[in-house]
Amino acid sequence: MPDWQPRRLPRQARSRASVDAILEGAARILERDGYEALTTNRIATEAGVGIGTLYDFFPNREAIVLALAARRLERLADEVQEGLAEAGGLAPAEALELLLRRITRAVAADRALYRALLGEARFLRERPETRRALGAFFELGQLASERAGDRVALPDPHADGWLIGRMLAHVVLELAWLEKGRLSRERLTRELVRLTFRMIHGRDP
Amino acid sequence: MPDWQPRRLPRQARSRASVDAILEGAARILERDGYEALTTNRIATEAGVGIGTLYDFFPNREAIVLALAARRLERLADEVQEGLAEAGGLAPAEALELLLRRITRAVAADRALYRALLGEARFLRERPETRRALGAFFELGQLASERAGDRVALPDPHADGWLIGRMLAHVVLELAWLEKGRLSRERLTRELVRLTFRMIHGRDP
Amino acid sequence: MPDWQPRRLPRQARSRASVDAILEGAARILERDGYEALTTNRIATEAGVGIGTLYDFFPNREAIVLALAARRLERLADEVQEGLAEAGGLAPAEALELLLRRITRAVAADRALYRALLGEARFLRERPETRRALGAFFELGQLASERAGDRVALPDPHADGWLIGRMLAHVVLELAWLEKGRLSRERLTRELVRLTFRMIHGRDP
Amino acid sequence: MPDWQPRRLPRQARSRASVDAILEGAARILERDGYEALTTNRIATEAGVGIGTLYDFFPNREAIVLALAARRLERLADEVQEGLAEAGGLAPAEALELLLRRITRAVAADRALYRALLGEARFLRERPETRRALGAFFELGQLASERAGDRVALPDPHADGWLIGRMLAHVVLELAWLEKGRLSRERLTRELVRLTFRMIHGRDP
DNA sequence: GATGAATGAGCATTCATTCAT
DNA sequence: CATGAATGAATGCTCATTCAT
Repeated sequence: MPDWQPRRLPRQARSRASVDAILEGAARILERDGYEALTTNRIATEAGVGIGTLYDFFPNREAIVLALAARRLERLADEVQEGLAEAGGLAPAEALELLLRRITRAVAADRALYRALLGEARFLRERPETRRALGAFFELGQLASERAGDRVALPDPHADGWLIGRMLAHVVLELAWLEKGRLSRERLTRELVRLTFRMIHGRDP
Repeated sequence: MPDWQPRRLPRQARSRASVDAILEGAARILERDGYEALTTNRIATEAGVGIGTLYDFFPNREAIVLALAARRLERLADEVQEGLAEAGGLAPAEALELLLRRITRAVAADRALYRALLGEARFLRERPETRRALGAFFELGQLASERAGDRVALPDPHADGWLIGRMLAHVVLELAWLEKGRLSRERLTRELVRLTFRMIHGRDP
Repeated sequence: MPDWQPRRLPRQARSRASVDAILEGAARILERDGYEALTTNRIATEAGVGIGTLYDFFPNREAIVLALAARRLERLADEVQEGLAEAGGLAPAEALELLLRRITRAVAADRALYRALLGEARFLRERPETRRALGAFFELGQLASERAGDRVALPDPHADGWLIGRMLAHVVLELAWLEKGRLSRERLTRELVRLTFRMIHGRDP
Repeated sequence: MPDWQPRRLPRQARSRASVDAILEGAARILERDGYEALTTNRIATEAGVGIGTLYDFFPNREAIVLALAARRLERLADEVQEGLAEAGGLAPAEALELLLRRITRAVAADRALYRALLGEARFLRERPETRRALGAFFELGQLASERAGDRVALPDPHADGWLIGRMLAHVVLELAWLEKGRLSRERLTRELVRLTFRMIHGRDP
């Protein structure tokens, strides 16, 4: 199994700066030109470090993508956590709306990056870290359902949770990717909340 | 902008055979070894034609992938059409189930291909042809909704149709990709029908 | 196990010319600058072919060295064969001298090449083809011994044959490598014959 | 011409310890993984010193190999010296056997090292130090010959000494490298003594 | 219509060496 | 005296594409 761990842990300030420069350089390339353009030499140039330095910290190209994805997904997870805390006392529908809005906004801020990262780097989608991060959506569905304390329980919570989670994950990414068009993100998010509520409760809020 | 149109229209039987061989060879490679393995030389070898012949019909590698995707998506569209005809007299829920089953089955038959095609070939997802084909799901949602002749109309049919379509498209692909696991395709499809019905009608069937 | 077989067999005249150019280019570099300088790109340049062409015929750098060595060792083996035939009716000492002279001359003609090939390309020495070719010297010793039809048989023919073969192989390479100096190749070859005869027969010719 | 002298003479105890660590680290790597694995960074790591320290004492990689070889060959020379002293009163054949055994044993103790050092580091074989050390074998032959005080003098002592020395040097290395096989080192050494005696005296002991 | 030998820009990666600390 | 982060020239190799036959 190839080694995808970072090679050297950046302890000193100088090192941390290099790692940062590399990851942010990679992010810029992904955002600007997509996954195909992400070559190691270009990352080094963009980051303003020598190609050797890059290999001091990462054992191969994949490791860089992985580390970048980890960073961004962590940021996303934080956003969700904050949202959950904030949604504490709200009614189900409002809580759901709050969360979806937060997530959509967070993804939209890095839209080009997510598109490249999740849309093209196939190996990423197969890494446990990524699956876990996307799995947050799954729990999201379940959580909302539980919170609801609803009579009309979902008949098959496991299967339904999986389906709702997957659908939300994908559609939120699509929402974030959406170019400005006839359908405003605003409007779609509002309707998505309604549809999700319908899936969970079998009725309108 | 690069030329992505087929180069020469295959009029004669011999030509058509070559084009066929190329596309089906490409499909076999995708299914067996994924998008990364799809090199032009390998396609030519697999198809049993010279690499030069390949470039007689297609201006570049992308054009081949595009043509293959078009073929398969067309086949999928046919499946949907047939399904719609067949679903003519059925009750809304049953009609929906019939359609989703048909589509899932069709995608599953070519799962490795769809995975490679839609999961990895970025440029494909941005081609109008592909978007249109995936848009079928959008119409699917709308259609079902209209057919239902339901009182509880969707409040924002355009936005709701878009959302439902996207969610169905993605989740059906995921369903088709699903390895055998705890959640059977059977069970998930059943629940997906319920969730979709809930989204459209705001109630259980 | 890596593939060290030629990739494509050169059938057409053009191909054969390319393979020839590559091998002779590699030989020139080895002779001029040694094994370290033998990079794939330099071989291609020296041979006047594109780097891609080189990889059309050989799967990797080692395969080129191997093929070159095979060519040269084959030539050497031919020389030995001819020598053996020619030595048919001669007395043992004269036969031995004839052979050693032939071999020394043949190796000397490609001295720089042999030096690089056998002295530096470690993996070569471990290939069965090479071991077999060098083993010719082993048989040479044994053969001479048998031909002698001598009373004073070697007490441990197997061990003695091995030792004599190894010693001859190495010292003939050294002879061929020898710069012009106080000890002429002529004179050393003459004495080598005497020493070898002594080893085999325990007496002077 | 590049500088192959040590950079700084280690005068203080601390320095000497570093130089020692570097050379013995290099030896361990050669024994364990061969010449290709001997990179400067690995040597530093294995020696437990910083890469900078390594370059404080040696101007380049070659210098390290050279210094290591010098150390080991010196050790070998000592072994020969001791042997010569010890062989003082013995009969020629026994003296020769004693020496060859000593040398073979000494080389065998560091076989992996000698294999890497002499078999792969081309530049080493061209250094005067190395040639001189290997030349010991040359003197060995001459010495034995002189000691023998034999009637049947070698007709061309200079040439014969050179040849015998070269042959012994190479075959002893081969003997030391020999994997356990059908031909035991024991047996081969015994026969080598006989063959050498034959070369020198033209008769069996 | 068809072929396949040939091309070379470009890729991921290594490693001897320097130099600011 | 010692360090190790940083460097970048150089390597082996791939693959989309061309063009003479």
